[in-house]
Amino acid sequence: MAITDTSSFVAERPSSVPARRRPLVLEPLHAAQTCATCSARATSVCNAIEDKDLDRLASTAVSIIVQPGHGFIEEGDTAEHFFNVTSGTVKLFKLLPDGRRQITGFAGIGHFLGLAVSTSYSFSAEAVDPVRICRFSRSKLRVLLDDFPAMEKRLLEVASNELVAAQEQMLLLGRKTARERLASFLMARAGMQTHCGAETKPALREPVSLPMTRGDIADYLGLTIETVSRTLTRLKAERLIDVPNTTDVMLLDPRGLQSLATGLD
Amino acid sequence: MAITDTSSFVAERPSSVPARRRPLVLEPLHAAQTCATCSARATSVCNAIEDKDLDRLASTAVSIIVQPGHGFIEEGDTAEHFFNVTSGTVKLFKLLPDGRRQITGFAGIGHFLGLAVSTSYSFSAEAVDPVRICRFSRSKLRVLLDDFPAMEKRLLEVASNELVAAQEQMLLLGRKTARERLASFLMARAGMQTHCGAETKPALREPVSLPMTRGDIADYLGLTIETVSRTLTRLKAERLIDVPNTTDVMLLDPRGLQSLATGLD
DNA sequence: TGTGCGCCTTGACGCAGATCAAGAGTGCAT
DNA sequence: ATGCACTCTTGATCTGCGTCAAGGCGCACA
Repeated sequence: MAITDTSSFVAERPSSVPARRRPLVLEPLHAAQTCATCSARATSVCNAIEDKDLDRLASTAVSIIVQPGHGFIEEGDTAEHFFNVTSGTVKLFKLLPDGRRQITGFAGIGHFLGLAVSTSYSFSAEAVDPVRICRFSRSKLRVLLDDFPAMEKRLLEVASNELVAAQEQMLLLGRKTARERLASFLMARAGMQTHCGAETKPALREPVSLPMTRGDIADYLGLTIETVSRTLTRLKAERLIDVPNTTDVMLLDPRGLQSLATGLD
Repeated sequence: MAITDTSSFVAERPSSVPARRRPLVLEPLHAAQTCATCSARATSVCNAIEDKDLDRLASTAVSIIVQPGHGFIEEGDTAEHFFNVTSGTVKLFKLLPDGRRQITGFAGIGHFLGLAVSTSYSFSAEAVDPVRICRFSRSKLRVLLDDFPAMEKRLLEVASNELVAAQEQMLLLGRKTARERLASFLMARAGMQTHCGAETKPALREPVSLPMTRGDIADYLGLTIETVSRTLTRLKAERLIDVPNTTDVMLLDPRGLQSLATGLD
């Protein structure tokens, strides 16, 4: 039940060039915490494990906090752990040698990371805002999976869903215009918030929250910072959205945004 | 052992606008054929099933031939089947309402299709050249999976690998130049041929085979036909490749292509 | 209450790749 | 062998987005 495996951590450098050296180190959490009370359980793969077996799951997990701008998965490193995001937002990305970056996804609460068959990670991961993650050793989880085939099934479901999302993103990156990309992004975020978030209300007068920077959005959508910024101001001028501040966007015309996102117009 | 489930088929229209109405219909194969002799077994998920259990697998499968330009999965249709490519090449794609197309992948021998949790397909599939596929009913396969957890594990492996490939493709679509995209494509094709094909030889004086059209390549790489063509002639002029004919490419300088593909230069 | 540092926005300009247009193979059917 | 249909190549021109540059805003820290 108690958290074990409190092995030491190496501090990761923020990916943004040698800058922003915030609090700096990952902090293993020793506080008493169980999978039973985990805020992410409802939406994560862990919901495949029944209550009575949760102790075994908890005994393989370590809870960790990562500060904004700090990475905890480095592409190419040997993959020794799986991760489960329990709060906050993580950006997943790949880099080219000259620094060009593609963010392949933003992982929020309940997201499972590290699903590679390979022995090394195929992407890097970095906290967007203060993030709490749950870490499993690969070898331990593999044993656990043999005992809980339901969890393996859940993992296949998760992987399949991510594959669908990845294909949608390929369509966006390969064939959509900048406006369509932004509209798609905003609508996807809105959908995510209503489905996974605390909110389950129908009408969303709630703003869409964008914890990541314009640079992150640009690298996710295959654009530049400037184009993201210009496109947002244009969507605002067209009364499709309002941008009260950098991190919030109100969807004034969801219908219009949706048809933009799907390539109509 | 014999093939069952020879239910009737609806002819699919080629996705290229109302043109090219070749032989037209899918042909269920009634010929005696077993999973044991399947040419794709070595590379497909089916290798998770032991010889003694192959009869059960075969009894849920139907072998089908699809002619070039004909589709057998339509995005949005209810997903009743899984497919396994046993020969030929299939293109997987998504469309925008105005006809813009993104090919999300080319599936060759051993590839497994239809891994969606959803009740409907999230992409369309169409034969590039004459294709032989093996069809499973979803419901039957699900039952079978419960009896063969090894196959479920293989599926998770496959899905994970595809996820890695999808992320690599996002990097390509979002951040690489036209030359880098073509170089990446050619190197990936070459690697695929040596790994999955009959060839296992070290040096590849063998040409890279491109069964798909320039239009398909363009829609896969997020470019236009013209840019694909121009870029290939430029790579040829730079002595990186030779293009003896439309469907073959010789890699004259694999090293150079590789560094181009990875963004060096 | 400054002032320094990220981050964001906005403008001017440039370019990679798209679009438009015109042939040049190539293969099949008659 | 002729014509048609299709794909591919090549050239000329256009343009959406990238690049370069300047300035504003908010926030942390002195």
